[in-house]
Amino acid sequence: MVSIKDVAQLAGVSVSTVSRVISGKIPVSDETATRVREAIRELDFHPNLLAAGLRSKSGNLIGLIVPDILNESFALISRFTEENAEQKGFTLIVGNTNEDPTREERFIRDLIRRHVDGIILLRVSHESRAFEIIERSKVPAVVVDRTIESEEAPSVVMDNYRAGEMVAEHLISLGHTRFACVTGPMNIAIVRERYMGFQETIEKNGMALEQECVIEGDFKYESGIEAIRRLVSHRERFTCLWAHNDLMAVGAMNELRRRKIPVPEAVSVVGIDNINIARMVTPGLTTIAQPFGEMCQAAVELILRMRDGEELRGSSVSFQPRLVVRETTARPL
Amino acid sequence: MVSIKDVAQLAGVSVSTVSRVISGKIPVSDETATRVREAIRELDFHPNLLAAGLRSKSGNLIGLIVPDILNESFALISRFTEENAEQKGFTLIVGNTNEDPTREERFIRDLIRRHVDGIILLRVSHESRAFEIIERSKVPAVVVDRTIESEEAPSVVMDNYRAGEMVAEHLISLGHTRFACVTGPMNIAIVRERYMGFQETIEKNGMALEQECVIEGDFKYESGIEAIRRLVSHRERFTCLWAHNDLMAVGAMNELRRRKIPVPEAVSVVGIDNINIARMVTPGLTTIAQPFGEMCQAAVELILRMRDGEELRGSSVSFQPRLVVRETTARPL
DNA sequence: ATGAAAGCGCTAACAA
DNA sequence: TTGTTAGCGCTTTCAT
Repeated sequence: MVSIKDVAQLAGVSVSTVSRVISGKIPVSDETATRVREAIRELDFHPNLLAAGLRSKSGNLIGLIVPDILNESFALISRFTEENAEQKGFTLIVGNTNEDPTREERFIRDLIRRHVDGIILLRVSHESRAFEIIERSKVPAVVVDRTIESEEAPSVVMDNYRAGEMVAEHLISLGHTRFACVTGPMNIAIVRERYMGFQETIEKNGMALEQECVIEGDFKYESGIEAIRRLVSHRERFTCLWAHNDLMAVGAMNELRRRKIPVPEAVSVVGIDNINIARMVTPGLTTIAQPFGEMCQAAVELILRMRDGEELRGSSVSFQPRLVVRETTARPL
Repeated sequence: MVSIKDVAQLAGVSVSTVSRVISGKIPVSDETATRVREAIRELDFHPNLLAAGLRSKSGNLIGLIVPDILNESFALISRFTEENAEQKGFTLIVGNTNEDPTREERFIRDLIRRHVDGIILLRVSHESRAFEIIERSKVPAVVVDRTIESEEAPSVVMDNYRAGEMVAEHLISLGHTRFACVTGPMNIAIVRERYMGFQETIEKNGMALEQECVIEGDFKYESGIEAIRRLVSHRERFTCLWAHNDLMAVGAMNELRRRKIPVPEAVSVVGIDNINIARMVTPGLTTIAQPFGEMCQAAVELILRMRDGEELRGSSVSFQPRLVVRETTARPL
């Protein structure tokens, strides 16, 4: 392995000069800089990141903790985050916890042991011990897709209340009067916000979201199926349904079809996420798209600002949802 | 940050003794070992991985290079690989290239600069410069999901010829005689093998796979749609179709439905991959499942064996496909 | 079985 | 602007 010493020797300078040329932050005469760069090129030198990180206390690393990489939304977020991190010169390590707190802790500890420059946490639960560990290490942390309810870290979210509003407005504008909803787990703040936006908009328009028509799901495909089973077997009357993600929406659609209840003729269905499946099912699913690209960019920028000493805890960046109308929503019969 | 020095001091031993206790590979008296472990626990000490890696030349790291993390199969592979790596005490870094050779090179280089212990490459193209770089660095490398055609690295694959055979056998056993196929890009070896297994089995049974009924796709959803458009507009006659992945199979199903051609009554459809969408579409997609869990385990084990000095280039580990019968295959009318 | 000491490859403080 | 030097926190000889 060629080291900075070899470069210094070939260029006829000291190792610190080479280091200065590489970092670009300390003035070096044009002439020597050129000679050094020449030597770097010639030897195909790439600085050892372990040595650099050990000394500078920066691993050139950003960590992303996700609950489930098989979830397409999280895969998308990890892709966007990586692209933003790389653009700023950082490598991204993605830790897939599978919702296991032990794994979560292990990942965070591993990152700290590699001198990570910042950690982005995706939708961590409020029971998570993550912040205790992070706090002690003084590593900057940002939470994405979880509404801030504490002073632990700055957060980046979509305006989930507004998403609920938009769905309700869309359905109301089509003439619907009987609403149903499959929510995510109600102990998650963003779920409650989605629900509130939906419900309050319906009420603001002089109608009601009947409690019997609200089913708590778990974001999984099967829970969309189960929701329809319960709604239908209880003979609830509804002409439209909002599921708190696309997976449950597709589950609901399939169960409706199985029961010969046509979508959207008898029941309109709306999801949220705009994953690929949404355009692959027939009819195409009307849904809410989250601006993940901007959210990930914001998250990386927050990390970097914190690293530079800014105190950002308690702050929160919010982005607007976007309604994607496809074929599962129509006027009620 | 607490360091090995603090532990040594508290336990009343030298740093080398602490290091020995941690590694567990060098004999230490039970008594001192206990004292050291006590101190480690008390101080909540976690060794700095940059320092350890710099000295020992092992970053405790395995790298995985994937073409597209949004592809559910690759997300699954990254999850399995991570689980196997962690079980062996390694952290996994996933590099998502988006099929961009520049990004691929950047990731590999970054891994090497972190003293990576091995690199697993997923379905790299034969034009890739990856191996040149890896070769020079002497880092163990394994290729997954690409048939070996060179002596660059050992490979782990599913038996793709057998997959083609299994699909053909299934369709033939149902009584089909007119076959169609949407392949992946023919410059990929595994695609040609799938095709050969399919075609030769059909011929072995006294029938033919007409060239007009074979469409080259690109593994994307849209290319399944396009394949049906071409087959139907050319008035090809076929009662069943095999797509070289589930995404194209679903695209084909949707286009068939749009044209009022019932699946499986008029046309049976088979995919390959067994991604989640396969069970979410209606009717459920019959497909081939790849044993990703075992494949990832094999890949990690190969990496570790190479690291321990075994020469494995040219070798190849192969796994058997599994047919998952759902509702898109039936007897022809 | 244990300790002392060198050194992995870099950065940063200090000197010139 | 440049060079010299210390040292980041570990592992690994080499002694004992």
